[in-house]
Amino acid sequence: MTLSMTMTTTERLRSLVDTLEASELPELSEELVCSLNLPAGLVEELPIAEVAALTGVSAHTLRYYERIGLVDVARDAAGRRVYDSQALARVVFVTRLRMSDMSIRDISHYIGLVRQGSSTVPERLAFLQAHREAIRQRLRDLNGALAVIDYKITTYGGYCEP
Amino acid sequence: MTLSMTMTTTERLRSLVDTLEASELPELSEELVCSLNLPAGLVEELPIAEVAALTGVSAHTLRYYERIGLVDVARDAAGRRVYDSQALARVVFVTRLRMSDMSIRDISHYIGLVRQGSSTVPERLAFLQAHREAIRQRLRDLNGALAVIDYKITTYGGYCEP
DNA sequence: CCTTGACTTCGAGTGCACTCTAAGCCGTAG
DNA sequence: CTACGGCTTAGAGTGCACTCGAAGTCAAGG
Repeated sequence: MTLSMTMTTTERLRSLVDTLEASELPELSEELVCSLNLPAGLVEELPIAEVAALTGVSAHTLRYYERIGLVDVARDAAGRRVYDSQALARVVFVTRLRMSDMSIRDISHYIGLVRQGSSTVPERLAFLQAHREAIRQRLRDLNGALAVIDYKITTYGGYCEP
Repeated sequence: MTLSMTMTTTERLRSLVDTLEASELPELSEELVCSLNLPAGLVEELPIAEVAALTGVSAHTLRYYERIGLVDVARDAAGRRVYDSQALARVVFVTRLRMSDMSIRDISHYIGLVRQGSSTVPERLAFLQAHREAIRQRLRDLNGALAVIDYKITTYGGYCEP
């Protein structure tokens, strides 16, 4: 598997997942997940445009995420945003949570726990586990909808009303 | 598997899917899908409150769906809505499409095709097939997000920032 | 007869997650 | 020097999918 430098992290995740079994719990090596989070060779400071290109999140949305407190971003001498590897990792993690339908409100809550330090680790863990269950329920629902649509396609050919 | 009369169709679908293999294409018998669409014994006319209870869609939302043209509903002598089995089936189908993240705009388009009659069958079929692909992509993305979150849970225990 | 409660309509309001605008600053290429 | 493109800010605007409110109608129960 090659994870090109020109892909967004979402595309990288897709190409990664495409190579895995369709089981609900694909195994990811630490190496793979790390390469997903922080593409090798891009560990230094990045301007907003590069973060946007890398993550597939628009510059507008990146500023929005910072404004509502999801990411802390430093500035250069001219006042422009400079994303270090930690900020980039945060953006990627937030997009991963968004992709799994976690609301901005819940992500803010989680980030708030992170800010409070390691005393909140148990709560964070419980939070992620609860979200994991929500994802699994969503997967079941989606599979059900897919089955019904597949059934409609194969049996009715789109003909039978409704 | 028992599909109780007191469950919403979404709950019915879930209990149905829970009994199936976790493969992406569970097989559904015609009998099962039909029982899902139209619970036996409820083939006659229903007031809005019963449709709401049966489908899990609020009366407000049912009126909204009618207003934007997703469902046609007859009235009784007093002007109250009367859902026949066809209207109920339409509501259920719409909720199924909504559950699979199809936008209201796209559902309206599909219903528009249905209204135009059988000449649009090929287009409807293509539409459903395209949507099927969107669902499958969504399933892959969701699985990827699940994998990353699982990885975070098991490896970092919620501790490692971010 | 009168009240109750479920229904009706129309239009306005809500919450979410962006998404864009406008006005202005800064560093480099020509 | 100047024009340009990309960045900055605060705040307003957008689109979606509901969701609710207000005012009124109607049938059944006490």
